[in-house]
Amino acid sequence: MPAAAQHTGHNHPRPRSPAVVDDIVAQLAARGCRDTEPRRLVIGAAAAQGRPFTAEELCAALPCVGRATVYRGLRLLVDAELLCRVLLEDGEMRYQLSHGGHHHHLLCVACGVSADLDGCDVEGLLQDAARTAGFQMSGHWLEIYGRCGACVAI
Amino acid sequence: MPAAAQHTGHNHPRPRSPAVVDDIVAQLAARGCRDTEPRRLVIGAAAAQGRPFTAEELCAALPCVGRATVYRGLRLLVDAELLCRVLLEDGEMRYQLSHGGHHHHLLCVACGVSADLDGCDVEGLLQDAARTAGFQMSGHWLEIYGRCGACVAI
DNA sequence: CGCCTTATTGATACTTGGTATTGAAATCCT
DNA sequence: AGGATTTCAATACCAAGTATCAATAAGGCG
Repeated sequence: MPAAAQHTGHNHPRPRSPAVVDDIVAQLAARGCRDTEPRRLVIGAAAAQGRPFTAEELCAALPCVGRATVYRGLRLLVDAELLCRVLLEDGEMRYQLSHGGHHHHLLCVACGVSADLDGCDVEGLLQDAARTAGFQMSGHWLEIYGRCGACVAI
Repeated sequence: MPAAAQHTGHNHPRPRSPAVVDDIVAQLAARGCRDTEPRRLVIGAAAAQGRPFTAEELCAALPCVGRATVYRGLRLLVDAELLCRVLLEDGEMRYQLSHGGHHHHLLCVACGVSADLDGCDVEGLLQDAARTAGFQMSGHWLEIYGRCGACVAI
């Protein structure tokens, strides 16, 4: 069986990739983007990453897809807010599939995994602090670094 | 009067650049770094920027200093924690001279100026939110975007 | 004060990450 | 099925940053 056997039919065997890919392809279609094989491969590979990844990593994981196609696919996903950028502590920028909506990342410095943090009202606090400084806040960027539960246990 | 008249004597005329440069050079000297003319030029140019800048902008502002020297100088300052990285909303990374110590930036999306925000206890809030998610926080990165007082007034 | 060790410089070549171009192929609509 | 249009892939290209290395300059020490 070839490595990239992405059967599009039933969704029994693997609840992961295929369903997610179909979903994202559908959302892109709603934006007028076509459903193509290379694009599905890019999305599938992005979904298969267990942690934030770089564009080059995806290129390496998809030797059968052109570099430019990978980059275009990622940009498309970022524009559609289905892929979010993740800033590592050393300034490196990576990507991570997202369910959309504003949220922050809990980035494990040990294993590299990213978890989403929602239900945190930093907004309000920052809003107040900024206003006190005579600043009208319109947005922010926040990443949190540390050790995830699994890595703390070790 | 030539543009780069950096008299090192009295500190009456311009309280800005020269004193700052001397101070930084002294701090670098404490780390075993030599006091050289190109390095002073890099520091002076960095201090003269009114807003976060890129390495290339400094290179352009210092045609008499080699590219590599500018990059080396910036890295030195970052290592000494005298220069901090500033992340713009679109993901671009810039630099900004810093007084050291942990702080966050209020970045004006209109004029590009950066102000420091201190006296804000996001730390505690984030610490709690992270702990609730079973995460042991060790650090964070936060940038705040909006309009500075001057730009709001306009 | 001048020599000697060593850090530093700058020109250039190189690496890396990402974008523009362009002919060819695939997709969707009817 | 036909045909306009998107999308693809290969390549060339560009920008940002780093490595190399001979020449130079700082600063310590006799």
